Amino acid sequence: MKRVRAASLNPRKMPSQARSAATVEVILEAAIHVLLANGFEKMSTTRIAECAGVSVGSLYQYFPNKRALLAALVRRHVARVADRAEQACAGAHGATLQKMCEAVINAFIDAKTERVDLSRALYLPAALAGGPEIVKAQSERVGKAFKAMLETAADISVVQADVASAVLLAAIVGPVQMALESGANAALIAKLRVHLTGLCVGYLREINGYQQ
Amino acid sequence: MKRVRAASLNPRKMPSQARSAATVEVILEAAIHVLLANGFEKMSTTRIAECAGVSVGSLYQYFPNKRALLAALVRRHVARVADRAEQACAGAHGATLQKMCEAVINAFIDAKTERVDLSRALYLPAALAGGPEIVKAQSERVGKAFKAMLETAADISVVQADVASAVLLAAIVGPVQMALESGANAALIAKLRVHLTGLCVGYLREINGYQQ
DNA sequence: ACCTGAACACCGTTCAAGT
DNA sequence: ACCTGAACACCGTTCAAGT
Repeated sequence: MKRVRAASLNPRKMPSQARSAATVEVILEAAIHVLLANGFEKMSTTRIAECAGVSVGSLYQYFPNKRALLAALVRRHVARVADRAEQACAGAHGATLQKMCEAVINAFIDAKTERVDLSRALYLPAALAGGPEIVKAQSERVGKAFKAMLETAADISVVQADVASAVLLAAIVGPVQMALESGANAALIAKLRVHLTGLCVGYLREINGYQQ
Repeated sequence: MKRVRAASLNPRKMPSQARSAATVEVILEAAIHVLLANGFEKMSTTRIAECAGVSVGSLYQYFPNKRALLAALVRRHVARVADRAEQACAGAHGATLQKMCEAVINAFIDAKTERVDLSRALYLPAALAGGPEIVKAQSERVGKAFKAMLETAADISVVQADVASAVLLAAIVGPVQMALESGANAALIAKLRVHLTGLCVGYLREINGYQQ
């Protein structure tokens, strides 16, 4: 069970803040390891601490409770996905609506499928650790980037861009999660890219009265 | 904590199957009561049994484990919502695409908002008790009804109706859940109805190349 | 000053003992 | 035949005792 980092190579002394950050990192990695290896039911704080090579007491020095630990795990993952989506938005300024939607959808699906096992395994931790709030926080960030992108669209001027991006982001998560749960094979993912792009494009055109 | 049914009015004798069904019902109602009153964290099997007026041992005669109990709770709720959506599909045969989407979206939102507190409270139990599978099972049922409805549309002939309905159903859940979490005030719900209808109509037109 | 891990309260589940 | 609830293993969390 132990999966302690080789300690001998670490600097003998370290600023305590950096040491803390390193320990937090070790604990989070251990948590992921336990989650993937033993499943959520067996993911106890004791086991995580053991796997990280620290005592339970120490673990509770870095995280006030288990929920906080799970939340940190989920936040990291969601933030990574949100980063990619944000970059995609930034990169598609000035493009057509179709290209914009393709870019964002593809970035999102790519980020999610890059670590399918983790994306799937984090489903329960996310639910337990207030996932909706975490997702909401990151969604707002992506929502802004999405809105800013839409406003530069070459072939459409989107009204209600903020509501629209919030609805779209919430709508996209479900189908992607569904695909991940049911195996995430290449054919399914390819079809999903097309359909979710269609969902975005169609919706945005619809609420704008389909201006040419 | 006890919330035992008044037993004196019940028939002295009852066919054992019916008695079982009644006990299951009492336990499920108790579970809902505990969930709403004490929250998910405090929703222990002991407390549920106590509230239902049976022993823990008895509870485990009716449900093999806690997950199964939660699953039964979630299944009942999801089935109720699915019923409404199915009826809406049946009632909108032959209508325009716009009317169809309106009918289904409204039925879904109505069913969910009718018991906002329960819909919100069941979020965690659903996650823990294999919600995705339960939802998937019911979605397939609604998906068929949705597909059958679409094929009678007056103003469009939808291609890939089965994929489309699966994507749409998965897409709708997210935004609705989001609205429920953030208070579900009337103005927000009204806006949601319009936008989700737009999402359905726009998507279905888009993947059909917007045939007039 | 910081870490440790036995101890505590409580959980899900079982099963010997009752009726 | 069926119900009961003490007992068991394990969980999240704490804090007196160590270094």
